Amino acid sequence: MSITADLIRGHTDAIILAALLQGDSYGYRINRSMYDMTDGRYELKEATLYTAFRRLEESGFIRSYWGDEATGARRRYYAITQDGRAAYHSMMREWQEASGLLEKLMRFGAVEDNGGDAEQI
Amino acid sequence: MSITADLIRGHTDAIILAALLQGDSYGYRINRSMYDMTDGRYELKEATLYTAFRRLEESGFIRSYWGDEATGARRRYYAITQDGRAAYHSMMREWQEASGLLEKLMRFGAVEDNGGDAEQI
DNA sequence: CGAAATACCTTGACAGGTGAGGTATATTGT
DNA sequence: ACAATATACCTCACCTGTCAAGGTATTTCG
Repeated sequence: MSITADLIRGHTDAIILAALLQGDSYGYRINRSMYDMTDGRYELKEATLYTAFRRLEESGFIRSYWGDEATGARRRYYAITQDGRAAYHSMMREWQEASGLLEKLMRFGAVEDNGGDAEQI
Repeated sequence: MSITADLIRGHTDAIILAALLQGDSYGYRINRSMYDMTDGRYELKEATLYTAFRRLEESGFIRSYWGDEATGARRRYYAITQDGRAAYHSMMREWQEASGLLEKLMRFGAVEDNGGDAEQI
C-alpha cells in the first residue's frame, strides 16, 4: 500500500457506503474490490473494516444479515439503509467542500515558491 | 467552522509548510490567514497548530526563532528548511494520488445508485 | 478602567486506524 | 493423505492527530 493512512482517515465510512450502493455485499468482498480498483495501492485493514461496519450499523446507516451459503465460510452481508444513502450524499458534499479548501490551502505557498530562503515576515 | 475535522486530519502539516513557503511567519498569523482564505469555514485549533509546529520542528522540516518586536506580544517565527520543502512536495504528490483514489472509490457506488433496495448479490 | 484583541503554551481525553493475534471451512498442489 | 493457501469472520491493546478547556502576558480601544 502506497498512500498514507491519515489521508484516508475519516473517509472509510463513505467508501463502504459507496460500495454498498452497488448492492449488498460482505466484508471480504468489499475489501477485495477496493484492492482491485486501486491496483493494490490501497486496501482497508481488516480491523478498520469491521470497526467501521459496527460504527455504521450503530448509526443506522447499514444493516446486516447472515448469508445462507450452503458451502464455504459463512458471510455476513451488509445492506445500506435510506439513512445510509442520505449520509453518503452528505459525506460527498463535505468531501467536495473539504477537498476544494485543502487544495487551496496547500497550493497557496507553491505559487510563489522560489526555493530561496525567505526573510522574516 | 463547517467542514468535518477528520477530512482535514493529516493535512495540517502540508498546510503549514505551504504557508511557510511564502516566507517566515508565526502561529497566530498563519491561523488567521487560513481563516481568511476559507472565509471562516476552516481554522486550525490552537492546540493542533502548536502540536504540529513541535512535530514539524522535531522532523527538521521547520526551525523557529523569537522575533525582536519592540512592542506587542512576543512572536515565535517559523522558517521552512530544505528538508521541509522536500517534504512538502512529497506530501503534495501523496495528496494527488490519495485524492484521486478516494474520488474513484467514493464515486464508485453513485454511478449506479437507483435508490432502490438491492437484493443480496 | 475594563473588554477585546494579539500572541503564546499545556494537559487530558477522545476517536479512528492498525498490528497482532485468534477461529473455522474449502480448495489446491504435491 | 496432508500441508499450504484462500476465503471469511472477529477482538484487543496500542498509537497518533485533534481538540476542549484551561492558562499567561501585553496592547489597544471605547
